Amino acid sequence: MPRDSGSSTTHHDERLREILGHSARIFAEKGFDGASIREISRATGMSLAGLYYYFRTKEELLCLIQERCLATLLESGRKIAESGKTPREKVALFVRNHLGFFLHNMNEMKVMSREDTALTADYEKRVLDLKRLYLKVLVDLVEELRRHERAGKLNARVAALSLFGMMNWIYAWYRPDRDPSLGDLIEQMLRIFFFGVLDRGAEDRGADDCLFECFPADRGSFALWPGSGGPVQ
Amino acid sequence: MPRDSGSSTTHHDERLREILGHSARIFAEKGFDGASIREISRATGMSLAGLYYYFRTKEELLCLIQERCLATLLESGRKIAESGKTPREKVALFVRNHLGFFLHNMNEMKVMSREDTALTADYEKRVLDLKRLYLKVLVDLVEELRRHERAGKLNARVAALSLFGMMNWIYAWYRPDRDPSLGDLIEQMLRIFFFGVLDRGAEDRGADDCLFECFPADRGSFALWPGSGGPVQ
DNA sequence: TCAGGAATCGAACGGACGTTCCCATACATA
DNA sequence: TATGTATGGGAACGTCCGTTCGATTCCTGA
Repeated sequence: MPRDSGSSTTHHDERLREILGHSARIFAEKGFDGASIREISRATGMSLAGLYYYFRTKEELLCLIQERCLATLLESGRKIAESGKTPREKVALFVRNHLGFFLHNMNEMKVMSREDTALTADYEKRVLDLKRLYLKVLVDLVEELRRHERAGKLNARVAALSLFGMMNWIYAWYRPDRDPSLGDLIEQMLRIFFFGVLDRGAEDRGADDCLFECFPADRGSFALWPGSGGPVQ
Repeated sequence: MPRDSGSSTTHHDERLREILGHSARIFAEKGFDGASIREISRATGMSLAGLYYYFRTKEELLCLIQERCLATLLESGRKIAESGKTPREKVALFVRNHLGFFLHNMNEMKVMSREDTALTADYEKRVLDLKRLYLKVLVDLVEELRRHERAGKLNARVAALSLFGMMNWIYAWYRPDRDPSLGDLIEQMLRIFFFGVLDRGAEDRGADDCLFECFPADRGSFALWPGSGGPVQ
C-alpha cells in the first residue's frame, strides 16, 4: 500500500510521473472511457496489479492528471495576478503562460478540456474547485482590465470564457507542421482578444510592436511549468 | 431490415429522430464510450434489438447525429457565404447562425465538439469531410474580410479557428440562468472577434449600434435550422 | 380476410472491462 | 544473515458491454 508522504520517494514519484504521462497520452487518444487500464499496462510495461500500487481507481488516475496541471496553472496564474504590472500586461502574460503550458502539455490539457463529466463525487469536486479558482484569476484580471481601460459594456465572465475557449480549442486543430509557431499563435490570439480582427493598425506596425508593451523584457518569466513533450524523459 | 429511402417514411423518420435526440442527450452527459445502448433503450422505451432496427452499430448512431448537424450548418453557412452582403455582415451572420444553432442543439453540438476521435474509418471520413467543408466556409469568409477591411497580417485559418473555439467552448460553461441571453452572448462574442475587448468606443455607442450594420433588417434570416429544445416534440 | 413486409421484442453470446487476491522479489536496516 | 516494507506480477472474479438470433406483433394493401 502506498504511503502518504515519505522521505526519499524519488523512485516512487518518478514512476508515478511516467504512469501519468502514458495515461494522459492514451486518455487523449481514446478518451477516458475508451481507454483501458490494460492499454496503460501495455504502454508502461507494468502489470495490471502493479499499476494499482500507484493509484486506487482509474478515476483517481484521471483526477491526478488534472490536479497536477491545474495546480501548476493556478500557481503561475496567481503569480502573474500579484505582479505589479499593468492589467494589459498581466492578461497578456496569463495568455502566454496558459497557451505555452497547453502546447507543451497537449495530452494532459486535451484530457482536461474534454473529460469534464468523467469524474464523480469527491474527485469531481477537487478538480472543479481548482478549475473555478483558475477561472476566477482570469475573470478578475479581465475585470481589472475593463476598469483600467474603460472598456464599457464588457462582461468579464463572458470575455474570460471566450478567451479560454479560443485557447482550449487548439487541441482540436493545432498541427505544428502547418500552423504558426507557438510564439506567433500566442501573438495572434492576443491580438484578436485585445483588438479584434478588424484592427486596421495591424499592418502599419511591426510584427510584435503592437503587443510589445505586454512583454517588456521578461517574456515568459512566469512560464514556470515543467518542461514536457513526452511522458518519459 | 430498413429500406434505403421510400415513399411514406414519416413514421420511420420520426422514430429515428426521437432516438437520435435521446442518444445525443445521453452521449452529451456521459460521453460516447461512457454511454451504453442499454441506457438509450431505457430512455426511448425500446428494446435493445428494437433499436438496432434503426442503426447498424453504435458508431453509426454517433455518425448520424453528427452528420445531421453538420449538413444543416453547412447548408446555412453556404447560403450566407453566397449572399450578396458585405464580408463583415456575412461573418456576423455566420456567427449568429452557428451560435444560435449551437445553443438550440446543445446536446448534439457538445457531442460533435468532444467526440472527435470516437469514429473510425468510413464514418470518420464522412464526418471529417463535412467538418472540413464547414470550416472552409468560415476561413474563406474571414479571408474575404481581411482583404476587404485591409486587416493586414491576419491569418485567416487561425482567426477562424479561434472564433470556432470561442463559440464551441460554450457547452462547457453556458448556464442560461446566470449568463447573458442568447442574443447578448452573440453580440458580445461578435464584438470581441471584430473589435477586441479593448474597444473603447463600446461605451459611447448604444447596446446594438456598433454591430447594427451587421444585422440590418433581416436578423436571423439565415437561421434555417429546425427548432429543437428537447429530443421529443 | 389474409398475405407480407415493417417494426419490435426476450434472451442470449462472446468478449472486454475495472478491480482484487495472493504470492514473489528487491532492498534497506538491525 | 534475518526481517519488514516497498514494489511488482499471474490469474482470476463478477459485471457490463455491443451485438445478434429467432420469434412475434402491427399494419397496410389486395
